Amino acid sequence: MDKVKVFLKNGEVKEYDYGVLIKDILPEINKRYIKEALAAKFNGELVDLSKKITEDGSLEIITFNDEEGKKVYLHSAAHVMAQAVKRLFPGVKLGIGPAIENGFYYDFDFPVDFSSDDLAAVEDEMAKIIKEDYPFIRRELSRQEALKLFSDLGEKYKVELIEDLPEDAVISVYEQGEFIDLCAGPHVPSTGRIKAFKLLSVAGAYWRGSENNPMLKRIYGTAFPKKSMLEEYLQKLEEAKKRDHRKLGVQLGLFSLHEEGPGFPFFHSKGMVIINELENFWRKEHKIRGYQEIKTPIILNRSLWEQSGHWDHYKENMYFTEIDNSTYALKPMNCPGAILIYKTEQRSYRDLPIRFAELGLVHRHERSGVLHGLMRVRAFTQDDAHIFMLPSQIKDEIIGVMDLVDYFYNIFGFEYMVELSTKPPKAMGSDEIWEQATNALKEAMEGKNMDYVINEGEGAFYGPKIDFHLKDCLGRTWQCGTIQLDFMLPEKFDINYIGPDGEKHRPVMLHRVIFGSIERFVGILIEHYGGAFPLWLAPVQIVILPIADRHLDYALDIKKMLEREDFRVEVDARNEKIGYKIREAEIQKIPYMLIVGDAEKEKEIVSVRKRREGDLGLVSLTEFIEKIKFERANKTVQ
RNA sequence: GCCGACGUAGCUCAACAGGCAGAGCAGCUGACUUGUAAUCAGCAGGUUACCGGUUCAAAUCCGGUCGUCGGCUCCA
Repeated sequence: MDKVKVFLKNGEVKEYDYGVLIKDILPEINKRYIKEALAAKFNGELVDLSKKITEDGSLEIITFNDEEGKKVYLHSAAHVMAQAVKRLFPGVKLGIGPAIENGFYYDFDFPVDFSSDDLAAVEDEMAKIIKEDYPFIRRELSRQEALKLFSDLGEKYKVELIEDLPEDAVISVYEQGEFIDLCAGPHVPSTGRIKAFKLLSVAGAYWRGSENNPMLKRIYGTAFPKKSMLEEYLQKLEEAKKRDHRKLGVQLGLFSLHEEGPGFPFFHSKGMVIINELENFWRKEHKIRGYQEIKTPIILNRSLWEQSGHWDHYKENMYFTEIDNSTYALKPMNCPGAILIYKTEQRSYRDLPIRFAELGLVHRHERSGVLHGLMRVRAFTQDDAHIFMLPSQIKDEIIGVMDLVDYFYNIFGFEYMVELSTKPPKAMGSDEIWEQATNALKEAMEGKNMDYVINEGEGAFYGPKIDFHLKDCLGRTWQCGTIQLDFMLPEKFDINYIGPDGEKHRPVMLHRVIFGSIERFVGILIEHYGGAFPLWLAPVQIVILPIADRHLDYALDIKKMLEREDFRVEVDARNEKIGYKIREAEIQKIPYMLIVGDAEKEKEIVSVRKRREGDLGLVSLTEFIEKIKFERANKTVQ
């Protein structure tokens, strides 16, 4: 009989009979794989453990510890859920059911109403299926067979999927007990391998992500090979929710949201401290980098929006008002205003690049279901800038902005993801001009060796863009910074500069934000720091806690001295025990507490307590001030 | 906008299956003069989101509106 050579990951080469099953050689590789192996990678291709080896090749065993193994596991759990749902709801039609980060979902078209109350029943049925321990059996079918199978089953969405598969695609189905599903695989060996799982939520989701398609019901869940891992994950979710900016924002008195203004946040004085610090920093850094600050009106005439293209492309997101019988709009973007300023003077090529920066308040009518605390609102301040430049300056200007984003985000200790979005279906301008702009962005990123993903067709209607995304407490990402090239608006507004040849030329325009929206950025910051802001941003930087009434004068003296150094200081003069005051200050996440009693007053020193760290001991006030001035100036993040 | 859930005091949450809406924290008043995460006592606080319906009786059941939460779509 023929033999096959198998190259293992540890460098060993083994020989087996032709057609040996991967699962049968697991014990020889490592005994722990008998229990832990979920799938395998043969010659780089993910396969089932039940696969026969019919050629020489490299073999790698996949477990839950591998990212791919985790996906196989979660996806298998999704199949178990689908089987349970089909048992409980005859006539349900299957959509798709992939693994996602930390879980899985499956989309269903239910013949009856389905609500989150029904999840428990599905979970119970899943438990049965797991106990029944059906093997996952793979079968490969021809296109005709597959089409017949799924149309006989009434699975119209699966039929649609098969029809859209490329000509040469291998079509496979997986069976477990009475359940059969179109699936590329691989899967874990049997349903019994799913040990700990939980269904988390049910949500609507359009079939294939399009509003024009029917809405299916999506059930989200997660699964782990150990109960303790599931519990740990759920615990972590709970912990993360405590960092939610909507919760912390109220607790710390930073902002509030009211029914009277959905999507229009109210900032309290402590929230304004953070905003003002961010803006002060922003102004300083932009001045250094050659930006000129401008301010343009919030309400502008309809004719401007017609000229800019917003009237045609953005109207459903805009608010309108009437002044003296003519229509005006609340600006959804700052660009047309900046262009009007550009046009107030004859510009020379020697003036370019011109960098107009504007903290501009924009209003956008967002659909009611998308509002989300400070992250998604209907009025927000963009830390905008519009750069007018020569075509030859494009690359350097893009790099300049990318450096600025990197400089800013590093100060806050953010890790960020970069995405490039290309021409959308509803766009202004020719394909050529889009390609030119898109390539400019690509070149700049590649020049900086930046990792990025491409979002086809996700660009703004006037140009392609680079987006910078940051994560919130639950790992959801939000677009913050963005760089958008624009060849359209200069055209529409017929802006120009005089070149060395004495002729008029068209400048290129670039829109960009660093924070993105100040509101969103504050939301991200709250979650990133869990409310414990670094000293330079903390609304109250120091609280002085006198032990008893007789120490109040001394506390007020210290307050004055710190205020002279421009620190934000409060004295907790309440008639309470020191432990109580400390607790309050800790909950308010105030960076420094100064405790003053008889000893401190007598020697003119302070007892320093640091947020979350505790007692730092006694120091002189001058020493303390030096230390915190340094910390503030360096924007130290703990 | 769509799917699902939710909305009770400033906050966190109770109130079996329709039968007088309750607690802790916060607030106010008083006592205590306090040493590194909650001192004690008292007082006050509500048109149960809003509108309508069913009922002898609605926080509770039904319908609608608004808002919020988790998603989808859309986006900074």
